[in-house]
Amino acid sequence: MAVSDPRWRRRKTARPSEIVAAALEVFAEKGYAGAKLDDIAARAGISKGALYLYFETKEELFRAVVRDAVAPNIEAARAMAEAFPGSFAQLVPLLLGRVALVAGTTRAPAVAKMVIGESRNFPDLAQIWHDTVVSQAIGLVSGLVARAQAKGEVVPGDPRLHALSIAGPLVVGMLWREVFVPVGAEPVDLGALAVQHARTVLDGLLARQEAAA
Amino acid sequence: MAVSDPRWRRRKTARPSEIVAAALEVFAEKGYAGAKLDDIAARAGISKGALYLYFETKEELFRAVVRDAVAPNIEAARAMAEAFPGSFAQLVPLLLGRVALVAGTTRAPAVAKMVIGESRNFPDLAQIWHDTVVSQAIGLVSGLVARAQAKGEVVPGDPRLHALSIAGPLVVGMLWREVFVPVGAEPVDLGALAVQHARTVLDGLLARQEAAA
Amino acid sequence: MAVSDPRWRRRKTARPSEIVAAALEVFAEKGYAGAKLDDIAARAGISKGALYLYFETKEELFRAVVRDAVAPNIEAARAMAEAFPGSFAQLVPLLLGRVALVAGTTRAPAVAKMVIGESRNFPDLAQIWHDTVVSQAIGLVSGLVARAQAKGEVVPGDPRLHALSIAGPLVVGMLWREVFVPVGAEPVDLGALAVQHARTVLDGLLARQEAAA
Amino acid sequence: MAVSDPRWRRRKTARPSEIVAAALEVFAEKGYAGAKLDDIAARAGISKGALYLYFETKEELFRAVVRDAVAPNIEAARAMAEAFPGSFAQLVPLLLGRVALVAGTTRAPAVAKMVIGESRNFPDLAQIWHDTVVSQAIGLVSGLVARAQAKGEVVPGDPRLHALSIAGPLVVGMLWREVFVPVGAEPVDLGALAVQHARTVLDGLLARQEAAA
DNA sequence: CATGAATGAGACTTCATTCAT
DNA sequence: GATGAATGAAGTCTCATTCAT
Repeated sequence: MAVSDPRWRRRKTARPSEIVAAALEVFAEKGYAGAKLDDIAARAGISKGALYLYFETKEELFRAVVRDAVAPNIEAARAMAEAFPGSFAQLVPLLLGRVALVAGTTRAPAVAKMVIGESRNFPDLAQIWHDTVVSQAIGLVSGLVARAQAKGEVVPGDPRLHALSIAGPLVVGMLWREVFVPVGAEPVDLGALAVQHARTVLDGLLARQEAAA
Repeated sequence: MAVSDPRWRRRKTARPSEIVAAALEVFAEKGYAGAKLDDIAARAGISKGALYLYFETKEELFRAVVRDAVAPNIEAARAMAEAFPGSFAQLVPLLLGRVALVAGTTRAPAVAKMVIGESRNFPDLAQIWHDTVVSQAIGLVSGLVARAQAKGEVVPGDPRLHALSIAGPLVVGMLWREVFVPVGAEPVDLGALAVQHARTVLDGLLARQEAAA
Repeated sequence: MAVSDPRWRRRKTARPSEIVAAALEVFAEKGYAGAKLDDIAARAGISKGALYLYFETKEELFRAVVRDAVAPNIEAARAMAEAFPGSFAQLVPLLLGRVALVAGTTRAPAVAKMVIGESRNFPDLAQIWHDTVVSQAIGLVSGLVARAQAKGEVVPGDPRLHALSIAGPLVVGMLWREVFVPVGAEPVDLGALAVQHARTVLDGLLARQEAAA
Repeated sequence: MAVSDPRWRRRKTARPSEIVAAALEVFAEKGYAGAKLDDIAARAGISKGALYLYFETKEELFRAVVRDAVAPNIEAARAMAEAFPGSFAQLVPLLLGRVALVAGTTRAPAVAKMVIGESRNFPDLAQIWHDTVVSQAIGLVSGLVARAQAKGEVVPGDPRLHALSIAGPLVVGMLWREVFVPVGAEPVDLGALAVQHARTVLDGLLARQEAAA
């Protein structure tokens, strides 16, 4: 019962996350229906039956995969945005850069693709993503926009649509990577996109102080 | 494309547009795997067996659905863009408006969702969409951008990334409609988005002649 | 579409009862859990999948088997008893003889065995049997007893318990056949049992008019 | 049967009566196939693996359950009957009363139900029950009948069928309790049934000395 | 052309049994 | 002795596809 047993005692604790990781791979590759539990089990290095020690059904496993991909980065982004001392014009490139980074280093885009594809079959997952990811992100950005508008930093207009103007291109870039690059499309440099689009959209959004000059 | 095939052809060309329409509904609603041929047949008002008079397999039917949604609008847009006499600044709002219109009145967004979700299972469909829809669209816009840059109308920068800056927000708006509105999210007014984003992105993209004034 | 097509047009109508008959055999032989749908399908001469054209689940098929065994004979017995012009003493041997006959020529005892064995897993089937078979039968007999008691034909006592005295031995004889004869037990002649028990129990039940003589 | 096995035996003999008790509960409730070893282990307060220290297989455990329910009461009844000094007419009510008592206070009826339901899957258990319970009981009673017939106490007739006349109603009462009362049927008072049926059947069986009077 | 009953491969899921700890 | 995580065979059920009518 020694906790520090070097050899795992049937690594009960590590398993679920290993399984979720394996499942993410297979789901991302084959879609929900196309993913066979055999494949997932094999990739996780366990038997098919063992999956059921940790997840009641395939659906439950899918939900776990999607949910586990949700939590981390959003809150971090919000904290960063909220704590940021500089101006709107300084914050936007930072945020977009961070998104590009996350999109390039995590499987979040793959999960997004799955959520899009299975949104009708798993409406609650679409809801979860809406509530905890997309809506949060849009809300965060449109809140920043509204505040900047109040200070005269940003031109008038529906803040939510402005938020789409800001974030949309990167989202499309992510999906491009996930969907078209695997079939031979020219890759998109998300970092460069973040930089260039930040410049462009800010030029369009910022109130022209120089016009007064 | 030969119209004058001597023998009256029954497969894929003549009758089955209602089948494709019915299939589109079901595929969009349930995804590829979730769509039952029974449902499709029922919605098309024919027997399940009759489907096989027109389409060899479910896969073939799916391909037909995706392909049929591709052809029309892209070429129209290209023709319109090519024939347009005015400036880049005048063309962009027109194009975005047209995209918003098409997105609002056709099932193209639903098909896009399907392509995204099934891209790994049907790489050739992703390819087709890439080649005939997305790549064409991006190519069209980035070509316009490059030409405008050559004329000094548009600021420097990678034209392809500029094209994403221009088109991305509307794509995201489309997907939003398809994915999140059905689960209760606030709808997006694509028309308003087109107008506002066109103004914003053009402000960011256009070279500032007025600054020189 | 000719209705009188000599060769069945995929004998849609005959199938269900054939399947139920096959299923009865297998269920009676193996019990509910032990019966494999493959076996049932094979014995019915169809494929496993075809079962599902007629019965939604294995459970549904089991219910059909049990239900189909219920309907016929009870009502016939009741009608016969109700229409019988003679005395209680004449009716009882007739009824017991009929029960012995039915038990010897139908699969009712097998179904009874199944209902007993699966009563906890399928309480509603036990209920159905109670309501439509056992309770009816007991009610029928105890009603006759009560009427005969009112006429002074039968000695006092709880009519329901008297009904058990009358019917119990034959039920046990049926179960004996079903359970113990297959493992080598001495068979029971149900006809002889009916005759002898009728005489015995009537001697015990009938009020002794002759004693007064 | 050698009691003096030198090596201390752990299997089946020593410890596991609580296991058998727990298993009896679960088997009676769910049937053989429906009973999960997990449930049995849980109810016995041990781990699933520990079951295998005492019973080689589920089947073995089931056999143990059935066998353990067999031994006790039969031999007691036989001894009682054999030692009984009084007449047949005095013995029958005593025996039936005892059966009613045992049926009301032990799980024997539940085991009987299991044996009936699983007789085809476990013919040897049916055999065991036949040999050690039912056949013994019937043999005991029919022996008493035959002896009483020889003494002129009892009317002629097949002693085995007479035995069914005597014992059948109580058996049916037991099964009624097990099968139909749980689904809401009117309970049967086994004690009252024993008393009333004893009177009835004896009146039918006893030779009428008084008729001669 | 059209129907729809039939097929059968294959998926998810369960659970008795094993075995490293 | 005891545990409980792991296994894998087997069963129910689904559904794309076929084919007799």
